[in-house]
Amino acid sequence: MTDKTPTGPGKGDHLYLIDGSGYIFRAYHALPPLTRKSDGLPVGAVHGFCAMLWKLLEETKGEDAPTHLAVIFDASGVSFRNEIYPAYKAQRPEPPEDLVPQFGLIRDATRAFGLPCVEMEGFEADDLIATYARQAADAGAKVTVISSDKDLMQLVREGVELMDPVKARRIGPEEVMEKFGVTPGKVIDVQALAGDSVDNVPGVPGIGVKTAAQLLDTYGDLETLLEKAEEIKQPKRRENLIAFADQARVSKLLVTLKDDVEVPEPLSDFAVRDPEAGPLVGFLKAMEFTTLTKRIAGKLDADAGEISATAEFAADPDAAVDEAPPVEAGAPGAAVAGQAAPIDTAAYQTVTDMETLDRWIARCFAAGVIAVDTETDSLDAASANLVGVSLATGVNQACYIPLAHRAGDGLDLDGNGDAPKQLDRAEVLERLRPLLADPATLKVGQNIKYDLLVLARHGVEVAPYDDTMLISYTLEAGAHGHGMDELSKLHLDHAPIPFKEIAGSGKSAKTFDLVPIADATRYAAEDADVTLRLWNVLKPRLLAERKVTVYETLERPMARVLAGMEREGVKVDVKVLNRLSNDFAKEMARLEEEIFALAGERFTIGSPKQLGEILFGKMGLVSAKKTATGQAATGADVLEELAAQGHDLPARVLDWRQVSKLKSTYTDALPTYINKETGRVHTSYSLAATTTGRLASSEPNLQNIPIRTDMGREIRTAFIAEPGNVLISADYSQIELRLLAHIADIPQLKTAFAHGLDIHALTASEMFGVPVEGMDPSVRRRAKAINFGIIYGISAFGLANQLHIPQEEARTYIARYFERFPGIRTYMDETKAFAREHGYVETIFGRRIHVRGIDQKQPSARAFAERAAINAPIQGAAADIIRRAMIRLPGELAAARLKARMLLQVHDELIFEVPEDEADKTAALVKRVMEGATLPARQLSVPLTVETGRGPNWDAAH
DNA sequence: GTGTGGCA
DNA sequence: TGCCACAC
Repeated sequence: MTDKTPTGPGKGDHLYLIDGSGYIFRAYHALPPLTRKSDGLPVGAVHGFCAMLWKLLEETKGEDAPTHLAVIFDASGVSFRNEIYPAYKAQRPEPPEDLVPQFGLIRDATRAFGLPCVEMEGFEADDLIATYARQAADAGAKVTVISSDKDLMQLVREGVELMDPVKARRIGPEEVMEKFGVTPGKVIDVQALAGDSVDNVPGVPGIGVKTAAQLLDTYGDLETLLEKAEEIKQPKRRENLIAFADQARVSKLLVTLKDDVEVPEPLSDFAVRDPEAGPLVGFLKAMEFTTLTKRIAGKLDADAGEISATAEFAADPDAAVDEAPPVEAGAPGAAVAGQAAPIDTAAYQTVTDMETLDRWIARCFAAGVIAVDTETDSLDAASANLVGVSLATGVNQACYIPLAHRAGDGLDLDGNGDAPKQLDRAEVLERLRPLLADPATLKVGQNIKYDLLVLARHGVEVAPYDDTMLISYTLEAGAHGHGMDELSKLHLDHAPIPFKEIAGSGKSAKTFDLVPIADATRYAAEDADVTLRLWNVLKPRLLAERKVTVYETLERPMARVLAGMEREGVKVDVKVLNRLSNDFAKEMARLEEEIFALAGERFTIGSPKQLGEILFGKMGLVSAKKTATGQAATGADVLEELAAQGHDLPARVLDWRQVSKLKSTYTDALPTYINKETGRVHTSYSLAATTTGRLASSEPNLQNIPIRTDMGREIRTAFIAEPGNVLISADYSQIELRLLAHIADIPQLKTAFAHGLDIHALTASEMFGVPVEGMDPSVRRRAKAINFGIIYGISAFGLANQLHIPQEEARTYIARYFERFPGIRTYMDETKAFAREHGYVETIFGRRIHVRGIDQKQPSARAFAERAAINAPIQGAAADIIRRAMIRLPGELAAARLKARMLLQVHDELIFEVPEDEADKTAALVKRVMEGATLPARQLSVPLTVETGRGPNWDAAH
């Protein structure tokens, strides 16, 4: 290998063009998986690529030795072909998880070899390869295209060959003939007819490669064939060729590679030079390719021991799996500040011109993994306007693109009196669109559901994505919160700029669009920078701690599913709410007068303090207990007790409280959440708020709409469907008890569920020795309360309160329960012991829930933690199951061509809005999917049953 | 057992 | 911030 004068390749030269993007997929599937030892980073394709490059440069001799070489990549998921046919390559699946980081690494490898990396927005790698191949072949040089992509076979001609990089097999005209049955010149026509389901090239129905070759053999070329289609004997084939002639022509446009692209770099730049030992060996060392490092260092006359691994690519030593044990959740040593440079907000860039934007977009494509954060003018994603976007590509490499900052309130945003200079939002989003949709670029967000929702409202999709909040939740639910500030302090030992500092707080707080752009850049770019740093710390731990499946099947897909549900929202009938609000107000006024009459004075009923003074001071009633603050308790249980003794005032107060609650929390508050644009209520689901895996709904909370009392249940009638539609609900019946029966392995309960028996009656029968037939309802009610208590980890205290019985009696019930179902006690003891030993428990799907305080000395505090530990695997498994159903449902509904939209989740229940004529079919499908949601991950030893209901208000059967 | 929210 | 009340 010698340095040559950098001229374009001519006679006697040999140009190698490597299809970098294609190589990754090919190598991923053909080569055994390989992960970096110290942190589990998948590097199989990178290793194959480096070995292949080295072999090409070093071991290929004679006329096959490359004189020129370049690696060509796909710039993004979108090309000029999408303008011809929008569905082109539209249904490609996302690349596998462990492949994504390798896209960026292969570009890094190419640069480490000192070789050119070429890509161009709007064109596929194949088009660039076609252009360079034609230029070189026209100049008389030999060309080898390293790819096994059949689409490139059309390039084969005199002097142009393909080579399969994995099999090292050369593909010339003969091999093309073997594959397509025609000479390379007619490959395009075959593809135009046969189509390609993977790339979504339509072709002509009923015609495959074999038939296409045969037809072209007879008619010569596509145009002639289409013109003479009438002559074809087979009726179906003839009709299709006539009917789909234009589709065949469009297909031909799609498969024809463009060989006259105005390429970004001239061929003369591709002249091969000796690689520099420093960067190359440094990169190989960082990848931990020991054998390859030795071999290459030896050939380059470099001492591998002298060159250190390139820090940028090296594994984070603190994330190592074989040297250090996994970091304890929340432990002080969990901070991983060591490796990366400290946060430098001065390094961030504000993007206000297109050239800079394009440079950042190119950097993002090259990086393979980027962090994205959107800034908006409100916290409510359903109505927030996009104010800016920040991107990060590496440590301290971050930018902010302001899009809708305003010079409000006469503020001088830039300090120079001008209105803030910024790019046009729509234009920027169009530029970002290919990047955000690029299957080879992983977009990392912190709580990315928010960004998905905001961007979706601007018509921009994001895929593939990762979410640092959800990774943290997967690893350490229950150990701590998962907000960015908390994670940053914990893992990066860095406190990000507080929002308050740039936007102010309280009354003078500004929305983000009024924040000066310099401040906005510091804040927003830091968020992206921190997010990417967190990803670097947290993502490898998923692999090391064997939580990749939990993250990928239970957490990550939920962000998109919930973004969709939140965007849909649910319609509420304001008239109904207003009417109820009036009714409740009248009822409250009536009760107030009654209460004041009974008390002999007017006071604030809602004040526990004033109420206490009236009840226990003025009226001289005896207070059963005190609150934590020493105040006499006026809780429902106390008032109920007093009411039962025949006192009217506490009974009326209880009534008042109920109505007051319904009015303030529901009928008055709900209308204020109606979105002006959609006319619907868009709740927000939190994926990382609970310890167990349940969701939490807020603003408004639609998971606690009343149902138990008649007055409360009326509120549900305000939730309605659009005309011609109905709401249907589907809820898991007794899911937690079924899971308890499975997990604790209770034969009687399992049999009862298998036979569809009344589980509470059976429990009562077992415990009290009475037959199920003709059972006293109060006996069944007691058993039901005990069953619930068991799920919650039961205490005699809790059960006694629930059933209004002495603790002693409750204690004997529990003892009897354990006697009849000994598996329960075993489950509880084993779960407590497991939690004490590990600090966490797990669901049958592998979700990990950390239990804090299990080793506290104080018995009551410890017992509380123990009950949480006992409940978590049950509640958590139920949460896992409904998540699995929710993730599958949108696809299943679409596949069945049903228009149903999933609107709400209430822990064990899903609510859909459905066209009236599809209600039955939808209910059946939803039931099937929900009941089957445990498989294939788990086979339960109890059946799951789902009950569906229909109507303006959802079901009351819990 | 797990949550959110209104009110004083 | 604590208390209370709504849901599963």
